[in-house]
Amino acid sequence: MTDASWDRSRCSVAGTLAVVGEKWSLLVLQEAFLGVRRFADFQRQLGAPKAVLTDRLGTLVEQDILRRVPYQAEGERQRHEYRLTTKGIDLYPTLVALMQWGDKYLADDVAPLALEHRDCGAAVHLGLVCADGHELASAREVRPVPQAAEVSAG
Amino acid sequence: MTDASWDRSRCSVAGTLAVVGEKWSLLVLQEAFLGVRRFADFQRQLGAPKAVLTDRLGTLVEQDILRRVPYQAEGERQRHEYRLTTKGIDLYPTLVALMQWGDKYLADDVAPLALEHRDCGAAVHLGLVCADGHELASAREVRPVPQAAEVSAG
DNA sequence: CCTCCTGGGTTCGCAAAACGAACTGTCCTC
DNA sequence: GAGGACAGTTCGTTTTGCGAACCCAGGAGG
Repeated sequence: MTDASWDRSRCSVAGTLAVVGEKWSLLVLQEAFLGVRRFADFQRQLGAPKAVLTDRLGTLVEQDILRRVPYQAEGERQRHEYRLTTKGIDLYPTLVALMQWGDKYLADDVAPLALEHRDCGAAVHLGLVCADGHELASAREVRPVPQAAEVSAG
Repeated sequence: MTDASWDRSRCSVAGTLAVVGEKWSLLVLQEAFLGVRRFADFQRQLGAPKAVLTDRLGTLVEQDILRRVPYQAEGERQRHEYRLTTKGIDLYPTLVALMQWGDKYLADDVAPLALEHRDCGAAVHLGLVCADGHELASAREVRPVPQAAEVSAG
């Protein structure tokens, strides 16, 4: 009856959420995108318990989403900071998607944060685009097509 | 030093995660997008504890992301099913974003689920587009611009 | 009528996370 | 060598998630 019959065990959404779906993970990443790099700054901005933050940063580093980079500011001792890897940067659309939904349905007045194209200054948004270049107006224009898992003859 | 100085209390990402960021919420929605409508089917597909599922469906209905719709199959008593509202459908990009990241970094061989444009059959993906029509290759081309909160004279 | 079955839950006891406050250790400045 | 970030760790409490068991309504079957 429904199109719901495919192998969920390999589901990418579930997989991604297993990596970044814990509390604070995505918020940590958002801060990273906004330029936050140091433990204390994450802690201040988010107000998350330190123990949780330690854990989240740890798994993000483990997952190669953040990198721990040593650095030394002048006249200060060596510290390390957390920086996005390419794998981490590729999570940007997820954050933008969450942001746009919030802007549309939760914002009181105006969106608290705008995104603009660095080159041309125009507003940036996230959209569904097909390979022929059409931008789709809604999820209703998308057809999900389950792919067969690679069926290797055991 | 960083561009991290703006009012986080109204942050749309945090707001959205407060609504759909609990465990299972986004997975429930994914199932909904795949056509699942009934409690038992959600439960079977996800394997989530019933109590949690009851709670998640409840909040999603409360938040007007799902609607509880009564219906009656022939020869059966009246039941109700859960259907996406427009507000719920607008969360689709979030799921696609998670899916694409998982497809890229977690999939063993091929993505388990492909998306195609219902009209032209071409593959659909999620991309950052600016108002001038450029598609951006990376988050690095985006500049976040904090908007002042509406400062109404008390 | 009584019983079984299914769908859609609720209740309950246990386990895992999250929380916040306090404590640790290191290096730097004063 | 006192004080102060910074970057955590430890610990006791609260919240959340989990799974199994139980409950209720409405057919179907006998």
